Amino acid sequence: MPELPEVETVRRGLVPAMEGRRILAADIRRADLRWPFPPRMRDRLEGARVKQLRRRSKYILVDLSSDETLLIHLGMSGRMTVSGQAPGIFLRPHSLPERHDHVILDMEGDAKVTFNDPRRFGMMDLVATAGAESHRLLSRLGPEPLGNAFDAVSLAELLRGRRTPIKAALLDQRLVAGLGNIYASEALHRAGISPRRAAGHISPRRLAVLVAAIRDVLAEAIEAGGSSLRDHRQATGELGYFQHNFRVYDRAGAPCDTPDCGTSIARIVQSGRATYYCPRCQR
DNA sequence: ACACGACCCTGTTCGC
DNA sequence: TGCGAACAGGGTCGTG
Repeated sequence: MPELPEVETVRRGLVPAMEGRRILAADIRRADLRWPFPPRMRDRLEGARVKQLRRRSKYILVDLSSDETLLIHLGMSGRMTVSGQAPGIFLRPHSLPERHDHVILDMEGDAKVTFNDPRRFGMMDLVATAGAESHRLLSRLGPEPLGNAFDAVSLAELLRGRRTPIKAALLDQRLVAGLGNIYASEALHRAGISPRRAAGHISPRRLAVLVAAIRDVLAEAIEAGGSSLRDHRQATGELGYFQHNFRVYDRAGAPCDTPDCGTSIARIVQSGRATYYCPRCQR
């Protein structure tokens, strides 16, 4: 499900219920998701106070007073939602655990945080906060696309000589961290670049446009609470609404919205994943 | 180093 | 209507 905007939306929604509060109880309802949970996860969570919620790429990092960090990835179908009470927001009331509720955190202040993930491609791990960035899943990630380290010059350096299509390159988390299948297609349409173009054959000028397009589309999507297709919910349970602003994703056969274009949006498959683009606007 | 396919798992949608 | 195939926003790993 969740690309950077959805994960950031979830992180923001969890802040009122979690930051500054202790985890009173951790109900670990199975032994693994994609990978086994870390040893004694329940004991290591219970009693710890949440200091801060951070995000890196599509990962949520929960820094604890125990100097450990709970690392969370939502995979394709993961949700984290809050029930009960938290200051300033309306939440659904507590209910009995439902199918695929794998981890439930009882927070100080009568909020519960539930991790639900039908496909179980998500993950959770506990690591020392001091070394969290060097976790094997984080250490090779490229720059944050909304941060200062992401720019056209360094992107050009990474793409130089690459013959893979630019769409596939944008999904490579070592080049830029946090884009997924939706926003890769959307950013390329905004930049007027064909998803089929060889990554190493894009001019510096056009790469600058692409960098700006990536930043814009991600920022707008965060503002809209992410995109809700099937699984995504904000932590409050609300839907995101950026899917109404898609220009190409899942719009095969519909007319391109670019003024005076109207060309039928195409769907192709690259590296086994659907890509949507306008054959006229994107070259 | 790079590029591609298989795989992990369940739920929903599509085509016959 | 029923049923199997295809597909879905994630990432890792092994192969060539």
